[in-house]
Amino acid sequence: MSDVAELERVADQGRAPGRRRDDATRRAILRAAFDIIEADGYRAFTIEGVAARSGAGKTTIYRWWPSKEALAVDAFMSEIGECGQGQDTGSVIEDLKATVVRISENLEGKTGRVLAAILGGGQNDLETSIQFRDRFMIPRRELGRATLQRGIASGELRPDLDVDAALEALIAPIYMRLLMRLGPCDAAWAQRFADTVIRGLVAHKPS
Amino acid sequence: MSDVAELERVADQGRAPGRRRDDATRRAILRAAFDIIEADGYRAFTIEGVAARSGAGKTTIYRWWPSKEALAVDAFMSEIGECGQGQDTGSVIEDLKATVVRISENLEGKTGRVLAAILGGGQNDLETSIQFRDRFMIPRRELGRATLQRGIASGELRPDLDVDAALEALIAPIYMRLLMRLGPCDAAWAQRFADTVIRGLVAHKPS
Amino acid sequence: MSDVAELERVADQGRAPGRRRDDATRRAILRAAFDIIEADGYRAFTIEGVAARSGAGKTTIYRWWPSKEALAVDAFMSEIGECGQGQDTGSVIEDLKATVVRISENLEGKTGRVLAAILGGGQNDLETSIQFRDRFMIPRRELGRATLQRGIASGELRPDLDVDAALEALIAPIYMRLLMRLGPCDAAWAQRFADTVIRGLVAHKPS
Amino acid sequence: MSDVAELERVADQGRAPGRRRDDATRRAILRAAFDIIEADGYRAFTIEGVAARSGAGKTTIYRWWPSKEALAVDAFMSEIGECGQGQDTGSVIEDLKATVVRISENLEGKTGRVLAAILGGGQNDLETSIQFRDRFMIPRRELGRATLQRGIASGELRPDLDVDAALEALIAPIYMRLLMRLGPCDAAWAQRFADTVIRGLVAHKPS
DNA sequence: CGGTAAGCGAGACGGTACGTCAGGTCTTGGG
DNA sequence: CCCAAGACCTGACGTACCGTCTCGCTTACCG
Repeated sequence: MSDVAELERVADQGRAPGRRRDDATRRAILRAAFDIIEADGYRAFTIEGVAARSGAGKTTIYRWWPSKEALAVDAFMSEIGECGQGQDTGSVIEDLKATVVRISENLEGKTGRVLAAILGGGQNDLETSIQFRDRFMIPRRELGRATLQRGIASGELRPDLDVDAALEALIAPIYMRLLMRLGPCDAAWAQRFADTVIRGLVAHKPS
Repeated sequence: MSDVAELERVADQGRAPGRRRDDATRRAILRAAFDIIEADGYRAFTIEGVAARSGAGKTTIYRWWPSKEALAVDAFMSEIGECGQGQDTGSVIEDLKATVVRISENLEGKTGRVLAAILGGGQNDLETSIQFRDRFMIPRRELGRATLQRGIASGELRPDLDVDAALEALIAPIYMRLLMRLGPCDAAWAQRFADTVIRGLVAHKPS
Repeated sequence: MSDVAELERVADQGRAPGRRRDDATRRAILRAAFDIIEADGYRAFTIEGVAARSGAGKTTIYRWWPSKEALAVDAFMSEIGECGQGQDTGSVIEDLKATVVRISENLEGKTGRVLAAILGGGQNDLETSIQFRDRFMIPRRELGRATLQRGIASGELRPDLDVDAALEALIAPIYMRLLMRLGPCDAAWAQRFADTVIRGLVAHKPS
Repeated sequence: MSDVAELERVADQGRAPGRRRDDATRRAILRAAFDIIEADGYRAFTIEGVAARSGAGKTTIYRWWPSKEALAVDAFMSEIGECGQGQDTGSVIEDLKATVVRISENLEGKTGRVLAAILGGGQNDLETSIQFRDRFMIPRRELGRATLQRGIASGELRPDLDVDAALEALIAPIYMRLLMRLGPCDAAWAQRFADTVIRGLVAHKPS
């Protein structure tokens, strides 16, 4: 064996033999899963259905995803992509509002419907619920943490602010609204809502 | 036919003939449903299981509940009872905090687990989700509305407060925390969280 | 409860409640099973196929038959009916030949093909093999026993004849011929074969 | 190129280039196949199982055997070896009995169990059934043909004996007994059975 | 010695059927 | 008309093997 080949082998750290995973299949499965949830709801989301629509065998799905909930999370994640970055427009308050609006708008339409389905379906399966929380919700929620801290530092926000509580107050209602169909998550509502939380409920005596 | 029976019939104003619904069976079914969800999770909650545990026939369950989601909601509602009343201690702010704490504490333990299950399972079934929202969530949320309005009137709260947005900000995070297992819904957290929302995020210039 | 009703209940020996087995379904299943084996061979004989062709649910099949082999045996038995009776034409030797011919002819055509399939398939499943032997083969073989004994009594057959060995010698080659496709089981062959066994192989000195 | 190599090449008639079949692998596969059938029955005999036990890849098995039935036949044949020769002790009748006994004894134990499995399994696959018949059964059966003809010539056997029918009568019951588990194929039974067939069923008038 | 042609292991893939579970409907007999 | 029991058809579950298909590697010949 040549030195080069040996080096490669070592670099690959002894790559497993056998045929490699077919990425086209992987994508077809994720896409089919997303489409089914989106079109017909979580109840209609079955492994058999995904197999049929994607043209994959059931075995292949079970080989790569431990449960249909796990597949749902992956399908969702692969469709929405990265969560972007917080902004810095100079005004922390405006940045917070923009973040709330952005998240809300992101969940209107297909994405939101699928998210609600997963959120709910996840109750069947602890592990998935956790994955979803860690891979989707928390990263998104954390977007705001830096902004909040910047606001505290700059004096725009209360110095004694409980950042975690604030994050929950800003984000949870968006998901809840979606889940419980309490109304649309449009920009108008998001603006109003964010404003209410940021300003607080109490009245301030005129200085 | 005996006179007594005849009298009853007349009193019922021509009540339908045939055997009347057996209330013991009804209660056995609801209890079995609640217990199964509580003990083994929503996934293990099946009509067959409920029939077996309660000693009822499947037919009987289907006769009275249109779907298993509907049964779940009924089982939950019959277990938790009424939602109580808002209080009036003089301080609107203290009243709001007390309400948030009370709701949170209410959802710790069994009740919370079942609620989370239903909340999730409801995504399978629009009708149930709506029922649950209307029979459970909204009544509980509305508890606070009067308090908020009292606060506006008294000047403790901002005169321009968006009451709906405020209600959502105060309640949604409780459910979300439960659903996403973000942490315990204990009194300490509820206090901190309610305080954050009520006071708002912004700093106020010293007057 | 009236005495009459009580009497009936006792007579029924506490018959199980609930819907009774649907005999039309039972027959449809057996017929479908037979037809599939006959038309496409044992390999094509699947529970799913039988369910589909008969219009029954798989569950129903599994409720009543422990394995597909058991179903095959039942299907076969229900199609061929009773095995008839031995004859008595005066000549024991003619009676024996007639029996061999009759069994052979019986196994030509559909029935034989299905039988061969079951005989073979039965190797997968001990219990079925036993059932088939006891319900089909042995009864048929025993048809000849009385004839043989009659022959011994009348002096037509050897007084020291081993009846069991004789029965096997007369019957086994029929099945083997079928199973191994050694040639047709027609009347001509059966005649020749029966004659050979009955007369034996050895030469007899002219008396 | 050396003359010797050239000679070999010519002898091989232009043997194909490339790596040659690995005989150790071939033997490992046959052995694994036999062992699995023997240990766990035909039902447990799967290509995947053979591959796993033998350490071979499935591809390799499919490259050399067209079906699992073909593999089973090969495995069986390679395990039992040649079928030996008929004997000539002077008495044709004793020779025939000896042959029946020998075949019977040969099929007791492992070998018989595997044979029964193949016999049965072969019903799935016409080709295999034929191969098995031609490679195993017929050669063994033909062992007796010469003996029978010798007997006819010597006058020990009937001059008008139907040799084919006699062969079937002598051999088929052995296999049938094995297949249908009608009883052991031991020497005692074989003796009794062979004797019955050879002497025939009919009584002979004292000369 | 270097190229080309197998053989070989591992293992992914699209399928078919398995045997089970639950869903929702029905039939039966009894209250 | 209610009820328990339980048979029934349907559809999805998750698993086992099927037979095919890459892969990367190992022989072995042949120019």
